[in-house]
Formats: sequence, structure tokens, C-alpha cells
Amino acid sequence: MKYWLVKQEAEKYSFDDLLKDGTTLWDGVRNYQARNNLRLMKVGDQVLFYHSVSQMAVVGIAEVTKAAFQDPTDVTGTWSVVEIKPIEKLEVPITLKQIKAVKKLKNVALIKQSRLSVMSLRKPEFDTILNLQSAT
DNA sequence: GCCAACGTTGGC
DNA sequence: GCCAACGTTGGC
Repeated sequence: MKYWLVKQEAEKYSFDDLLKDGTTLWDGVRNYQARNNLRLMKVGDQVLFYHSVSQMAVVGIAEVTKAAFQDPTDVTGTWSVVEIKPIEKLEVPITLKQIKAVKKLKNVALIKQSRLSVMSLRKPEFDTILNLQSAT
């Protein structure tokens, strides 16, 4: 099983929207690195849901329910989507600030490559981030 | 194929 | 709202 982090602005599609919808297609990705990551996702992989710009925090955990396929919003056939469903909403969001404060997490793409919207996490990184919940 | 110009993202 | 970082585009 793999671990991932996806970013979206809360104003565009929030974790609450995902809870309301049940599942969603992670569409609109138009960056090759992000797309390649989407294509590596397998059903059952765990996904951290991060709100960028206005909140800057991990707000929930999701799971991949359909592996990558052709993005229906893309006529060129270049881009891919996956389907995800919500697993758990975090009681207290884990802020970027908290993540940045952890030395072990200094090299995660969330910090090093702030513009990447779909990135992989190693299991220890995934666990470390979630453990920050109890640290507060 | 190189690189300048431009557009977008996202943290501050 | 600003600007740095980065990706993409297009002229040569």
C-alpha cells in the first residue's frame, strides 16, 4: 500500500464536499508530475487531504477507490483521474506550520515542492504527520 | 534544443 | 496583495 497527499483549495473542493459527495473524481490535474503520481495510485491507498492557500492544513484522510483512468474533462487524452472516498475527517487540522516544525518532515514534497498538487509520502512520513494530531 | 517571456500556484 | 518558485510556451 502506498501513501499520498493531495492538495486542493478549500474554496474549490473541500474535504467537507467530499464527505457530502461520498466519492469524487480527482480531476483537473494538469501537471505531469502530479499526473504520474495519480497513475501510480492503487485502490486502497491512503491519501491525506490538504487545503492550500486559505487554510494550509491537512484536514482529512481519504482512500483511493478507483485507480487512474482517462480524465473525462480532458479531450486530448493526456490527463488522468482517480476516484477517492473520505475515510476520516480530522478533529483538529494539522497545519503546514506544525509539519514544517518537524525535522523529520523537512524533505517532504509538501514543503520542498510547494507547487506540486499530488505527491507521495513514505509510511513513516504519513504516520508522523498524523501523529501531530495528538501532539497538540 | 535553448532560453526568455509569460502564467500559475501557493506561502507569507 | 505581493512575490518567489516553478512549469509551459514559443521564437530563434
